[in-house]
Amino acid sequence: MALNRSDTILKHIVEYFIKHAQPVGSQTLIDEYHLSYSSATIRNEMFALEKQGLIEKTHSSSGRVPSAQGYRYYCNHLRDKSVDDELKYSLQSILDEKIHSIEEVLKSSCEILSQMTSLVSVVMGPDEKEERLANVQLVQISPNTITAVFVTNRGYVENKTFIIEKGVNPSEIVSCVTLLNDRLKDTPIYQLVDKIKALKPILNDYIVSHDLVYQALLETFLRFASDRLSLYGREELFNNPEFKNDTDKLHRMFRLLNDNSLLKEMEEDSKSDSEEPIVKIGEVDGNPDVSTITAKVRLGSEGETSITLLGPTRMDYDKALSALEYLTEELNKYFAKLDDKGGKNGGDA
Amino acid sequence: MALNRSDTILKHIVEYFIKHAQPVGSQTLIDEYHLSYSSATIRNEMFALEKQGLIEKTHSSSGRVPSAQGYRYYCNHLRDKSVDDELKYSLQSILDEKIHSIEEVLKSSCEILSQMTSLVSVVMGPDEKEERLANVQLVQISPNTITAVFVTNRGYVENKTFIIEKGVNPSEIVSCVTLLNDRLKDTPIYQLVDKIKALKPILNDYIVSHDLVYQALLETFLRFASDRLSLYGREELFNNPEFKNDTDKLHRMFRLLNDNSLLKEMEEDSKSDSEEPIVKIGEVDGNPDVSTITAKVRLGSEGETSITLLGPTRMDYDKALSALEYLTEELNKYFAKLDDKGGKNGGDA
DNA sequence: ATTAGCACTTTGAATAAAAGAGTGCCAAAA
DNA sequence: TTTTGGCACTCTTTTATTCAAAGTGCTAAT
Repeated sequence: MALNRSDTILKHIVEYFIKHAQPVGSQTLIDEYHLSYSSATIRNEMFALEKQGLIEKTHSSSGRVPSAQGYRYYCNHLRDKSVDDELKYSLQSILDEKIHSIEEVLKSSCEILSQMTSLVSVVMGPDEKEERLANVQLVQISPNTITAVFVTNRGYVENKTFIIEKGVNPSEIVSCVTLLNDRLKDTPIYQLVDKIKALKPILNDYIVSHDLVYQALLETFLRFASDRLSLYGREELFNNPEFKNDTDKLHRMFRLLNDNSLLKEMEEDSKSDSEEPIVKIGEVDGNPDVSTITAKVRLGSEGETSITLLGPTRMDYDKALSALEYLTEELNKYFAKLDDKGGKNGGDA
Repeated sequence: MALNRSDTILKHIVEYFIKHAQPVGSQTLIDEYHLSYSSATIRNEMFALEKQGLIEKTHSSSGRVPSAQGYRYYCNHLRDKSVDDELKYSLQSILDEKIHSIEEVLKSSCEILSQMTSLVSVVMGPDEKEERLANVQLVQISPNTITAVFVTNRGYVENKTFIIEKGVNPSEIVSCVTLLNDRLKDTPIYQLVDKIKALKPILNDYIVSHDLVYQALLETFLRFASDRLSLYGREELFNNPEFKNDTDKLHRMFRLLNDNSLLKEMEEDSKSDSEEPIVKIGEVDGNPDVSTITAKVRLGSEGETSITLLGPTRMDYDKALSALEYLTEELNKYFAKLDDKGGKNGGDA
């Protein structure tokens, strides 16, 4: 796809800035990319690009910097879509290992992704409607301590250890486990809180410390429903040049990652039904310094989730987008194939 | 305890530097602490302190900075041992909640500790000899997926999801779980790898996908034995002034936290039988910029573990030491009391 | 034993000057 | 009409220089 001159120049500006985090001037562009136009011509084009709002100056005689709009145009029309071979190999070596759970595959994938892009990877917790409780266990680990273990149909394990005042009869525990599995198995996690509340009065027929058990279960189920996203590669952010002499900026970025409003926004994106990745540039939670790329992953019969790459506005969109597209596509294939192998008797969910 | 003049001055130097991260001169000392000696007197004392190796100059006419040795002297003889009330309240409110596991109590404690000191908290994984497997479960979460869940006597839960090629008969799983619990229950975690290896030939009498099950168990047990320390409050490091204009330094610090040789060294400390905290100043893994304070915590009948505070050499040793001492003492009492309540039939471990 | 006083050192902040990198515009060349 | 060389202008960055602060160590007086 041969680009016209204007697009070529814009592409170079964006790529130079992404690489060096430094405003770009006409002469630099020629030197760096061996362009055959004169610097005056480039300046004229730049002038036009600025009029279109695609690039900006940092001061009256500075070089140009891509605007948010410029980045968007770059992502949609100019980027190379080149997938790094390293990613292919790394990912393949994960997927070849057959014994990993969904969680583990996603985790390893994100670690690669982060390492390659110097961005943070975020995996959304699965949609509450898709995930169900598969099993409850109560394990007595000492005379007065019980650990409750909850496994979902997706292999996610949550646990809660609690202390009971009196010694407990092992048979009580067994019958209590039976009760809980009977009543709670296959319950979508968002309904768990209500179900356990309803179960409260019955519980005391089964176990002496019913109140403590109830409280522990309730607390865990509350935690279940929130709190379900995982961040990987936080420290990769250190490798981005905008933070080299600005620890405060980096600190703000780290704090953002603990910030709920940001995460809520990402959750929105993850629920979109777009097949393409959703790219948000300088508009994440009203923060002009942050961009995100969110893509869906289909987990075969286990519903779907999403992976988000998050980093400074000056991120390598081509690399990040290409990597994420490639990765999600491969994961989609992988999980679909798993299902086929699994047996045709269909999921229990 | 009335200090002599020399000690008073040293104390002020250390405290000033800890607070401002700035070399201290004789006049500053007078201004800041309203000392009644003349600046010349202080200079003479400083000269002596420098001869003793307790303080240093950064250049020929600069103020003084504590040396590693100076910090050590400060910790041993000069610090106030003042415990912040806030810590007392925060800790109490955690310990009043009765339904927390050991892991959770340690976690919350460390979060407070880190927040108060701007240091990273590290909880050592429990001594391998003390921790035993309490229960194994295999939960079939889909026709071709099984999640194995392992609970230790300390309430630590490890899990592993793996994919089996063929549909599995539920009764196979049940008998397999029985086998595993029979053979592995109460096994110290460091012996698990050997035990499962020994079990390998028997396994195939119990379950069709014996090879996959074996591999999943083996992998998990290997992970069990390493990997058992938890870091809290990493991001508190941002609040230390030495990193304000030096992102690289901070990055190095973060990298250190992922570094095995450092962690090995901390593990050494955690195994010391000193009742006092172990303070390492500018000698952690050969790094002059890092200090650690390690203290033991007795977990009642569950053996013991240790908490380490880690941060820049210029840390607030008084605050950190006092907080850690107070905290470990309270935790010791708390866990001892738990045991008493627990029932006198003794632990199963 | 202390301290006032002083000469000396080093850093850091402020200022000024020079160098660089860049722009926009105009008139000439293609 | 499009492209380009040339040039005046702008703003930032670098370098140099100066100057004030903060500090020390030493000596002589208290």
